[in-house]
Amino acid sequence: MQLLEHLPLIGGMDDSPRGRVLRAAAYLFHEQGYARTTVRELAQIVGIQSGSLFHHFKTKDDILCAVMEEAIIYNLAQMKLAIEVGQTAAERLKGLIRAELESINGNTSNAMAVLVYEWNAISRAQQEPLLAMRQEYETLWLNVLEDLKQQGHVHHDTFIWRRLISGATFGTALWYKPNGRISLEELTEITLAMALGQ
Amino acid sequence: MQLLEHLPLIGGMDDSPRGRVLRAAAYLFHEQGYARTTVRELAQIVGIQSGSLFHHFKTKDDILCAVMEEAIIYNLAQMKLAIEVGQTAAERLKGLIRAELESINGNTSNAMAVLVYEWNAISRAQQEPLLAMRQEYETLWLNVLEDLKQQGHVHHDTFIWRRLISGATFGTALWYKPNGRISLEELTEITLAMALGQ
Amino acid sequence: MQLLEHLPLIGGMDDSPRGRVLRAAAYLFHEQGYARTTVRELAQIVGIQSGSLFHHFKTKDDILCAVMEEAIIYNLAQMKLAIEVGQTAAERLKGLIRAELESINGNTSNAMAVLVYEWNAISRAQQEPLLAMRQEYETLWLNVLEDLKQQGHVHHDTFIWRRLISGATFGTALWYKPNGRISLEELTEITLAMALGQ
Amino acid sequence: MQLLEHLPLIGGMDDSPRGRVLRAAAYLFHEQGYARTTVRELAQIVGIQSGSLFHHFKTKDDILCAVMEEAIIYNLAQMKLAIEVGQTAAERLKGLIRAELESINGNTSNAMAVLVYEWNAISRAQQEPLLAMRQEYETLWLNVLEDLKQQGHVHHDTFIWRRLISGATFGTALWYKPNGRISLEELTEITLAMALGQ
DNA sequence: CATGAATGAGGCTTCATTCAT
DNA sequence: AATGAATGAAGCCTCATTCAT
Repeated sequence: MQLLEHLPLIGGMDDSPRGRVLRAAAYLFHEQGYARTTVRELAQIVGIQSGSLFHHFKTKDDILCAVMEEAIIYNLAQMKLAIEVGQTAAERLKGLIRAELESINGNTSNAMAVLVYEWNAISRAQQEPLLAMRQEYETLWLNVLEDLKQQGHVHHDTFIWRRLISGATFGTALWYKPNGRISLEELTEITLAMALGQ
Repeated sequence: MQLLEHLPLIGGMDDSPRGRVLRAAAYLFHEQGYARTTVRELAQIVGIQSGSLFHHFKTKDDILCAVMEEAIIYNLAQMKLAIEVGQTAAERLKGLIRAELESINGNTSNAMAVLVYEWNAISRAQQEPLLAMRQEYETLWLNVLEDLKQQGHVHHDTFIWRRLISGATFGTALWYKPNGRISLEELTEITLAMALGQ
Repeated sequence: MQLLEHLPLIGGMDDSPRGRVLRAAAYLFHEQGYARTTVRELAQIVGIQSGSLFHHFKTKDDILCAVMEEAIIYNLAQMKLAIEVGQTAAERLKGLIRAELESINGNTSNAMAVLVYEWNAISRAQQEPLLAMRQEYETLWLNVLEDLKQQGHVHHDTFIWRRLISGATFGTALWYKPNGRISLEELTEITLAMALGQ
Repeated sequence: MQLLEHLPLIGGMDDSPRGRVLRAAAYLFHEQGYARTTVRELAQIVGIQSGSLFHHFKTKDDILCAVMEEAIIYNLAQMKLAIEVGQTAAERLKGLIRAELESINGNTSNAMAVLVYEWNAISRAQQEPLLAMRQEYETLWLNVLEDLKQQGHVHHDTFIWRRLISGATFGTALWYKPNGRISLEELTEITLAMALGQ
């Protein structure tokens, strides 16, 4: 199956057997849902036998967790980078929006969608380490929004405001087409306008 | 199981056997996911045997579709009501936002979440009639946003703008607590501010 | 498969579906070992589909436990009966030996063999209730042997003596043929002689 | 894993790779059962990779057979030694009992238990050579018992009598603790008393 | 309409064995 | 000899659906 070749290489998902499994898993879990994807399908796309999957991961569940972990680790790194680069608070906000939109619609789109849609498929214990990273991730946003609020560019509760922006950006997964009518840069601009009340 | 008593009665989900199944299904499909919910669990909450479910619905799939249909029919009606009541475009927008937030966080919250999260679990053929209703639903929004754009209150592509607002409102399902720190009215106000660029 | 018809009906293993499963399980688990017996084989002998087994027992393990439980419950009852009937200590000893030999070589032979051979296949928690019954069972023996010791017919530590007798009787499972050269009555006599040092 | 160091070196099981595998196998097959022991576990205790086991033995089955063979060869030798040393029939009987108890509870205990418990796990063809040795082994016993019968110390069918004694000695595997309340010498005395009807 | 035992396809996982390195 | 990734058959178990009562 050559489909695997077209699946994006992201973050920690290199071309090792493990990485190939994760790429395929992100794709299938997003496309069909975790529960509706069989380990045999997954193995077939990777080009191995289903039993071989279990040399790399102990259970199907572990594969799901690994996908989510890769997604969040990679994107947290992107978020930090955006913060470092921006000179002003507004620039940093734009950087965060841009990075988040890219996470959601770029190479990590499958993994990010899995992270959101299949969140309830993993146990509380498995959620915990991911929640810790998410906490860090969200703190970056809140800090920037607080700065902007003090500068008079944001007028509402920053937690609520962030959640609304977050909904707007994550929602793009449901409709935005990377090669469609509007570029990711334009989408970033519009979202930034909404976030800054323009 | 007395849990069923606490599940909200909405729209077409009356206290008939069929309505009771749909209420329980909306709850379970949201809480656990469609695939992870067994018909036995569902039957148990309804208080019947699993075999009896199939006197009311031909397949488990049909139950899912019915839940989605109830959700969308009811909410389309709410949306139309909001439009009729509003005197100005801004009022109509607020009405739509308020109605959408209520759909997502009120009595129909389970069914709405199922509609979003389990969309891919139903076949293309089953999606079609729901898509038609959604089309109508979205047209209401676009008309209002077009009016606001002509009045100079919206400055961007209305389709994109609506999708961002939609993300923001639907995203509330993931964090908003009906009896929490902020009321639905306040949430409506803040969302409206974001939609109008304030 | 008509084999099932030839398997003995014992104690609680009536002709209900559950009883039929237990009879077949005792037979197969003894003949082939628990681990080497598949649920499909078992189902085939019972005359049902493998999935149907799990309406009667939650796991394959539970079937094993149930077989063991039936064996021990039934045989404890037999042992008590033997005690009640015997007038003298020597008669009671003979009754116990006879009952034990019948347990091991009669209708419950499969279940008894499973109890001994597959003991380690069940968890500590599953062993516990069975151990309690075994305790009661062994106390019956020790009481009789103590009586005999006081009467001067047994000259050694009764616990050790019982264990040696137990080995001798349980060991018959490996060689005694119910319809062979020597009857169960004769075997009882010889074993009694050994137990009384004659 | 240093556990291997504590496992007894017996008969042909020297410290060669082959011997190390057999020692570990006897231990694990006894402790967990043959079917429940994986080659991976076995390899881990030996300190090699599972694939490497198959340089020493063609199949897992072969390992089981080799364990059994070592046990029976070694113990046959012990039995012969006991016969040679004993001056009278009673002394020879005591020697046999002592040797058998040592086989069952001493260094070869694991292998002996495997021989008994896993007998049905090997094929008829694999049993055959072992049965021949067992035949020889049992003949030693029967000869001694015949002598004792002619001397008036045994009053029953010697085959049956031997089987009962065999049950008593092999049964010790289930309860006797080498460092417990009673020594192997004392156990030998009591068993001899039972065998001689005292 | 309701029941609930039975179905049987299909899911995840295990594991002895192989083989290129 | 040793490795360890890969195999693939086979195992246990689940569950939507059916149907005789």
